[in-house]
Amino acid sequence: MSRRGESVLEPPSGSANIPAMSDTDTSVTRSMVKQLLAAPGPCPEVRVQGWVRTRRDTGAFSFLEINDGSCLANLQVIADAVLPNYVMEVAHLRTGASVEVVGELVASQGGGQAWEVQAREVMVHGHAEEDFPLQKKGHSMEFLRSIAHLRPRSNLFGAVFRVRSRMAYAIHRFFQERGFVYVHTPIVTASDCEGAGEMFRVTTLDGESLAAGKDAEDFFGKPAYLTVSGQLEGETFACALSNIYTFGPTFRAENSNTSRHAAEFWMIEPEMAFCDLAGDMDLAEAMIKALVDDALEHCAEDLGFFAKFVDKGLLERLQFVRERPFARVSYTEAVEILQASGEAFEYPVEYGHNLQSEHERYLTERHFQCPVTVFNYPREIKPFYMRQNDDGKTVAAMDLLVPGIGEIVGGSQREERLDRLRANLATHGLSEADYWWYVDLRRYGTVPHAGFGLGFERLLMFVTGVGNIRDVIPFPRVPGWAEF
RNA sequence: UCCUCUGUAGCUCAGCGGUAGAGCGGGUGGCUGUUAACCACUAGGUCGUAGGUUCGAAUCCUACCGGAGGAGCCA
Repeated sequence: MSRRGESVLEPPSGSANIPAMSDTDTSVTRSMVKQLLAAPGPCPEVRVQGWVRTRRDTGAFSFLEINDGSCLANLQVIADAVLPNYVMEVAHLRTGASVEVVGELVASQGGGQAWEVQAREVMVHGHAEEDFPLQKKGHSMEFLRSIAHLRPRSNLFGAVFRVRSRMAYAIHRFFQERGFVYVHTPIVTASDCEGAGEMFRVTTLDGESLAAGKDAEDFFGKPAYLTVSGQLEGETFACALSNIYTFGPTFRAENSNTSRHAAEFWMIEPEMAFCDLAGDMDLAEAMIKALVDDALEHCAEDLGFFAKFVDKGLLERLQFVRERPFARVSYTEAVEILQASGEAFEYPVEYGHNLQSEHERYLTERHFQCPVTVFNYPREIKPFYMRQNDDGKTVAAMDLLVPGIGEIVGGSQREERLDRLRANLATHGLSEADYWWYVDLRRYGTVPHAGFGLGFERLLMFVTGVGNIRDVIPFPRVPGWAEF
């Protein structure tokens, strides 16, 4: 009989302090399903805690499939009819119930799984009422969205959110290993003209005072908003710590109703001092490759599930991205390629206009058939902070396009020359007084610097093949929907 | 915000002018090892809402509400 800490199974770090919850048997610590399924050999006593995915009865006993979120696969438990609570409890377990099982880990007699647990005790923590909405099959993504509090218990969403967690970790690892400093830029900002989109106002004023424009009486003494980008604040830290990155929530009040937009999303924004556009593009491409590589290595089971049920070509595409070089073309070249393509685009391709979704997709999916970085855009279609090139026509901007998603990274070298920045502010109709601290960076030891923004959810869509941003964020916020 | 499609049982959908259907899920019973188990029986719906056309509307028309896809904007 094994005792606490003597299991042949290595307990997960930290689990030794989790108290056993059984009334009658406290001699063995909890194992996660993932550990048990990878067990090197049988084990006389294990403890599992999780949720019932399905129950099948065969006369003398029941099969219970238990999932605890540690991995995609379930653990099969054999619950014999001689168990004291079999008739009253075990035989009535439905999908969704929470249980704790103590028993013996043995080689499975059936096919389909290497190991199973012969239960000595099945403790029911909570039955699932008979209207538990998750079934063993056949749910639409739309329905699952309406039960966002339960959907993490489905195979697909368990996999999505394990990958989300891993990718967040991989992003921090990527930057930390390269000496980047993680900066927490503010979520509430008083600069009302960051220029990246419509903003949510944050206020303590009542409706009347708000309508009367009594901004001076507001909490911050002037209008405040939720951030649409940490870039400007990020630049101040890059101009001190050299290489920094942010990773936090971002808010846009745009009335966007698409599968690629959310009102609240997470963004990663690195910023590098003493760096030009080429270095910026190098970093963006290295990051995408590193993240894809990490997912392939550490999320293989979950990616396999996506490849089977969500996106048949997923693994092929990810391996391609990991192994092949990315294409890189100037905006001018991209326009020429599109004009020479002979494609009948809905919107005409014309120098000086933004590339439309259909143009971006043609470049990455048809022409190059790999991720493409497009750089040096006409200055007229880009924001004030981007650095003007010597040709007088373009700015040092870049967009990284990937198949299936389109733009996943947008970045630029920043205008570090004081006179040019002032001129840009004027051209864009922005007041220098509102950006006094941003302009100051150019007065006190200015340096060439560059950075980009990566939409975390768009990265997840790319890595998982999931087609809607609402399905890669735990509780999506979109126009008209803030449930949960 | 615009365009298109869509809203029938808990879920996925069929029915498209003549008294509401299936599969799954739920309940009951059966089955010595199942794998979205299987077999039998059974409960369950004022057909998104409000008007209109008609002898008669889930079905046709209008408006509104919800959902999806595409576009714009972007990450």
